Order: sequence, then C-alpha cells, then structure tokens
Amino acid sequence: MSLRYALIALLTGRPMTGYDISKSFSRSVAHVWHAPDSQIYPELNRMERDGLLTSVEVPWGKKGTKKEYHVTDAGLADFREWMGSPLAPQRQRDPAYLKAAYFDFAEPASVREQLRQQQAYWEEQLSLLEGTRAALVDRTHPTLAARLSKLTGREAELAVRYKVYAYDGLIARARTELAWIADGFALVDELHDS
Amino acid sequence: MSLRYALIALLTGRPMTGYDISKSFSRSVAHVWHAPDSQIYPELNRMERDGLLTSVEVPWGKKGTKKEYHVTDAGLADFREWMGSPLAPQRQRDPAYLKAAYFDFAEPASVREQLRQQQAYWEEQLSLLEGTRAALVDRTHPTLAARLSKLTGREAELAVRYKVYAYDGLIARARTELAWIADGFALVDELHDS
DNA sequence: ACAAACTAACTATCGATATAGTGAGATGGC
DNA sequence: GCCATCTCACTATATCGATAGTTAGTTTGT
Repeated sequence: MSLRYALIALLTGRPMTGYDISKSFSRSVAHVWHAPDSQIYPELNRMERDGLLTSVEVPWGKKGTKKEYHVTDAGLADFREWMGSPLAPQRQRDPAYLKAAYFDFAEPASVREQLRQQQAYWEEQLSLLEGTRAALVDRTHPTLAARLSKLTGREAELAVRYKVYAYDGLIARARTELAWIADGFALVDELHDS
Repeated sequence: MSLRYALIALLTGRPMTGYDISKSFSRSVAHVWHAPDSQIYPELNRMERDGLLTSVEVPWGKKGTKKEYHVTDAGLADFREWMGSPLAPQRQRDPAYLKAAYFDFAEPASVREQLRQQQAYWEEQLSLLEGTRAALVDRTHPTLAARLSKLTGREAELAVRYKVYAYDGLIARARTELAWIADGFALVDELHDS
C-alpha cells in the first residue's frame, strides 16, 4: 500500500508522466522506496480509477501524446490521512543477517569476499545519500525545488528540514551497516587467522 | 528464496515439525526472518519434493502423528552453496523513512504520537535482541544448544561467535533507529514549539 | 540518411508475502 | 467429565514485487 503514497508524495512536487515517475524511482526515490515499472503503471491506473489522480493528455512531438498525472483533492486527503495514521511494525527480513548468523558454514575466504561486496554496496549508497542530502540542504534537488516554488518560506523550511531528517536517518543506517561490516572483517581475522 | 535457507539453517540445529518451525518463526527466528504459516508449510513440501528435506512420521499421543523434517545431504550442500554465493543488493522499502520525509503533511501532535509508537516498538525489539544475545553467549538458547551438542569445541566456538555477531548487528541497527527517533522528537520541538 | 539512444507506456509471468481462515487430535485444570 | 488451550497441518484468496519482455514515436549525432 505504501507505493500508492510514495507516488502521491512524488506528484505533490509536480505533475509527472508514468515515464518521469519511473525514472525518478530508479534514481533518488529509490533511496526511500524501490518499485519496478510493472508496479508503477498498474498502480497509477488504479489510483486514477479510485479518483486519487487525474491524467491530462499532453502532446509530445508531432504525433505522440503523453499522460501527465496530477494529484486530486481526494488524493491529497488520502495522503494526509495516511500521514496521520500509525505505521504497522516492520517485519525483519534481511538475508545479510541470516547469512552472517551462519558464516561458520562458509569458507573464510568467501566470507571476506561477501563482506567486501557488502562494504562496496553500502559505501556507494552512503555517497549517493550524502550527495542527495547536500542537494536538499542547498535546495538544488530538482523534485524538491519544484515543490518549494509553491510554498511559503515557513512551509518550505518544514519541507526541507523533514526531508533532510529522513536522509540523516538513511545515512546513519548506512554508517551502522559499514561499522558492522568492519567488525565482521575483524571477527573473521580473529577466528581464522590466529 | 531466502526462506528456504532460513528453514535449512533452523533444521541444522535439530529436526522439527512444521508446527515447531512455525513457533520458532514467531519467536526468535523472527528477529532475523519473518514468515507466516502460509509460506512455511508449502515451502517445506516443495523442499521435500526437491530432496532438500526428508520427513519422518512420528507418533503423537494415541492416534495422532506428526511429520518431523530432517535436512538431507543435498539440502546441506545447497545451503553451503548459498552461504558461499554473493547476496543481491537489498532494495530500500521502509515506510517509516518515506513518511518521515513528508512529516510536514501531518499534524505535529500526530508526528509525536507516531514517533512514540516507533520508539516503543524499537525499544521492545532491542530488549528482545539483547535477551537473545545473552542466551547465545551463555549457550542457553534452546536451538543453539541443540546444535552445539553435535559440534566440536572449535566448531561450537565459531557457531556461537557468528550468531552473536549477527545479533550485534541487529542491536546496533535498533540503537540507530532509536537515536534517529530521538532526533525526530527534537526536530518537531524545534520546528513547532518555538 | 540513417542508426543509436531516449522517451513513452505498457504487459506477461511467476514467485513472495499477508491476512485470515479450517479442522482434528491432545492435554491440563478444576 | 468437560472446557479451554495447545499442538498439528494445513488452505484460500489476494496483493506485492521481480524479471523480463513488447511496441511505438522522438531526438541526436554523424
């Protein structure tokens, strides 16, 4: 159900086509929520059917058209209701922790290799997150900038601060993962090198 | 696919019935991997069909029987192969961060309430995780104890240390969430109280 | 002039996951 | 003796999500 609200959140910034949305989801939105095309397009249709979005046909080139989705008042009301309601507790389901608990079933060399891959992944994530955070702080982030242009100074301040807050959480999480991975290297050395 | 390996991992400790497994999944295993009955029973059947598990009918009371699942050599080989292969990078999909980024759409009172709920959830998780970690360290954890009885001193040491390592990661993650939530309270106060 | 790359909007298929049940036998407390 | 609760093994239904396509028009570089 959260995909629906991720879509409304994104479209409060500016109207977008399914294609624009798909691109956003494979770039910055992916830090917060990942979704493939095969979920996005059907969900947009359902949301239009449910009256949360309306679409406007916009010409594209000579013959082509594209569909630009706009959030309706009903959509905004639905979003605000979701924003005001409590979240269901999240279920744990992270294969990295499952694997780590059973590292004694793998070769030390393989464990080190897997730790290196996880480390590379989280370092890249961290650098992407820090880049996005900086773009939010100086208000050059494109989706945020579009939204800010419609807000008062006070409202803009809130919008920016909460987004930076969310990214600070993601950055802290990435750093925690990296620290855990570093501990993993130390543990493998201790258990298999001495 | 990870459910399959979570099941083999659990059954390397001791043979279990589907019911035992279901109970384990709603208790300690849930820290690492959550799954409902409707996934567990069909997956056990598929795994038996694929030769990763065998089941033994065991009498239960006067008339009843129960099915005890044992890991086969093929199952263990499959598990070791998975343990030695790299993990696909994990996709971000956490509604708490999505929501936090748009807290400006909710009432401050509602934001505080949601932060309190998240805080209560993570504090409870943290205390469960710390309890389980302690039980691993002193080797009183039932599933671990069953497995240790089949291992040499050296092997047991590895099994315990890696499990403790996994829990240390989960504990660090819970603490990071709690620190982020505390920052959330401070931010709401700053933005709406002054 | 033409090809490569990009924009646009999907669909098909399959496995994963959630929610919510069913129904039968077993056991413990009073 | 019987009732509540636990053990056991499922099933039904629906949605979520991943992977991998398809089809068509547009823009850009050479």
